[in-house]
Amino acid sequence: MKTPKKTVKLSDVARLARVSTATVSRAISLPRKVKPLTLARVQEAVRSLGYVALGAARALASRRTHTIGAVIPTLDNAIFANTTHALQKTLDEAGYTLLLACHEFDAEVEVRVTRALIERGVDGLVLLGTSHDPQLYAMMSGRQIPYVLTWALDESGKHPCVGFNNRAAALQVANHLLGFGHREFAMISGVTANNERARDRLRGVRDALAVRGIKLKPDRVIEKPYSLASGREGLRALMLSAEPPTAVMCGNDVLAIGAIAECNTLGIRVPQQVSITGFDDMEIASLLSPGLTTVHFPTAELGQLAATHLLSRLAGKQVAWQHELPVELKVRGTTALPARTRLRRAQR
Amino acid sequence: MKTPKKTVKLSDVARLARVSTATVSRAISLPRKVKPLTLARVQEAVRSLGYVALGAARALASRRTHTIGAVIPTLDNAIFANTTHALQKTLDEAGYTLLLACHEFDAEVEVRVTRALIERGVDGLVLLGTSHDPQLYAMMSGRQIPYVLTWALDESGKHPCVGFNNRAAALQVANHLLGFGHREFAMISGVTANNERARDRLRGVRDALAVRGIKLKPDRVIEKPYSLASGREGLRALMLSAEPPTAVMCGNDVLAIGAIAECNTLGIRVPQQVSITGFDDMEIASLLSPGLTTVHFPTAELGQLAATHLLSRLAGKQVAWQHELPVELKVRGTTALPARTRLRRAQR
DNA sequence: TTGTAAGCGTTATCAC
DNA sequence: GTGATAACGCTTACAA
Repeated sequence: MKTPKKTVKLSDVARLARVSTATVSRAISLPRKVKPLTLARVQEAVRSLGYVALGAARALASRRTHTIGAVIPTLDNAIFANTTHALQKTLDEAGYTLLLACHEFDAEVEVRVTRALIERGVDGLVLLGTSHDPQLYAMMSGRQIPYVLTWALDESGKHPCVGFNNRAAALQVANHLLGFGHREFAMISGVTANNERARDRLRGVRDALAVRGIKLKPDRVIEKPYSLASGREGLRALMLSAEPPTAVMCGNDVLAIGAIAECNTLGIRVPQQVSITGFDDMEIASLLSPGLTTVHFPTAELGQLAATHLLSRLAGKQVAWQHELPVELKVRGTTALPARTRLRRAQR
Repeated sequence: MKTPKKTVKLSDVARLARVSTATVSRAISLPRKVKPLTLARVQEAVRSLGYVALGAARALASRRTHTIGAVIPTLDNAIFANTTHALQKTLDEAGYTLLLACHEFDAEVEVRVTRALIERGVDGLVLLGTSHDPQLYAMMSGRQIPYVLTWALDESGKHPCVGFNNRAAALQVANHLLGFGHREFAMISGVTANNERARDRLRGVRDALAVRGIKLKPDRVIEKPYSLASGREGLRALMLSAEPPTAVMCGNDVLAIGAIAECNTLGIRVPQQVSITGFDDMEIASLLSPGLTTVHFPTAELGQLAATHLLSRLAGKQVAWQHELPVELKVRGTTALPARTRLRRAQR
């Protein structure tokens, strides 16, 4: 058949079902508002014509797209992919679709892609982190778009958020290591610019050490993008320096794995010669480095909660403005003080 | 200010710039079609009013949403997250936005979410794999939506696709192992229902062995969902059986890592007692299992190519209907025959 | 319960 | 180059 068939529209269904377009519209979106008999007629017409509503027209008339936008740093990091997956799943179950954008840790890109999402007409937005260009907030409030910040907690109290206390998580790790007698610390941190998660983790470490009168010397803090290579390079620089640390804390699991891999390459034994710890803790990473102590973040729950938060607000319900999810320190194996250090201390 | 300010629209800009709405529209989408002077006036008006176009109205009038939908199994698997990331990035650079949906390896869900994407008005669709419900194709052709299948190659030749030859990849691994003298094979496969990637990998293994007159016995093929736990369970069942294999091929890298982890648990040495190989090969997995031989799939290139394929067609350009991306066997360490087997053979 | 009809904010086809 | 103005397909008061 070489029928030029134009796309079937609402009025076609209406004609076939012998009702008005209004009735068809109701039959589709508010089925309980039409008499069962006519409902059946409409549904039959829809089916036989293979009618599919045109989102654009629907959105224009109803001012709703049933679409939620998410702006995340990257999908290359499994941790964000995880959260995004849970987000998508929860939205789907509620009849919403996810519009996704990544900014690769670039603030300008973030503004641009967020604008694009807003132009596409998202009903709500999920942003990752709390540090954002003021323009972002201006755009969202200009269009009255509900949003929720995730992964971190907004200390200003101005923005709705559901996230983790990254600083507290860092305190936990540092205190754990302090408890084992470590005094020589180093940190391989993620890039802290525009990234309060990385900043808070570094801050938490500093604060915990400060209580014991310990300072993180500048050359003991290495700041690099999240990648295996960064972890390797960071560790190499630290351990080949004049005074290598006994404990290296890594900004996330990828950096930690990289650091461990480099230890293997250099012949440095973990944890006998140096303790490596990290954050974020994806199953695969911790499984493969059985001795790695990390802080586990419930990322799937985060995605789900972010979704329900927005959906609730869109439905006009009240929701908690700020929501903190608990994290968990996972101690695997030992993070004992290296032998050489124990020896040195005993000699004093 | 408690201005009730309604959203600024095109006509507001037109009034301020003292031109018609038509001119504003042109100034925005075809700047070169308007006189520089008026263009400047319009742009100034847009800026001062903070005007942002309404996607729904634009889409309704132009029949274009500048949106591409992607339907993938899951983001929990890093391999798909990777492809999706590249896809999103390439689309973004071309001014398109990604609408994302996951089906969790469930064919019914796939139909449902794809329909949702089509209703939202995607300009094109990226599907993963070649096995899909006929309804899917009907829906897409009904709306005349261009689409591209990815990851696998469509043998029927009916559908545009850009993907890998999974069967050939499996042939490579199997032949590699055969070359080392292995004869006792097993496979821990992903679920093959609605998944031609998993099927093709299994088929490739079977075909390679058949050439040497070797059959994969039913109890040597274990089919499980992709997960670390599956890899563990699969390996345990195989190695604790009466006749353990000398080579276990895993359907993807996650299964392979799980299998290796279980070997560690059971005290089985790799590759001295059993060779583990896999597919998909994410950097982190192979780094952590340095001896793991796998087939590497260029997944980021795949995402990028899928995007450009679609974008080209939307721009009316000709493109290759079927596009195969080369994969690469990554041999790390050795996959030698286990000592006990070498011994047994020598004794004959 | 159903029908009528007025928008929703852009784009595109014409004239000018 | 620019300006009227008619679509675009659906939702939603308001009426009946």
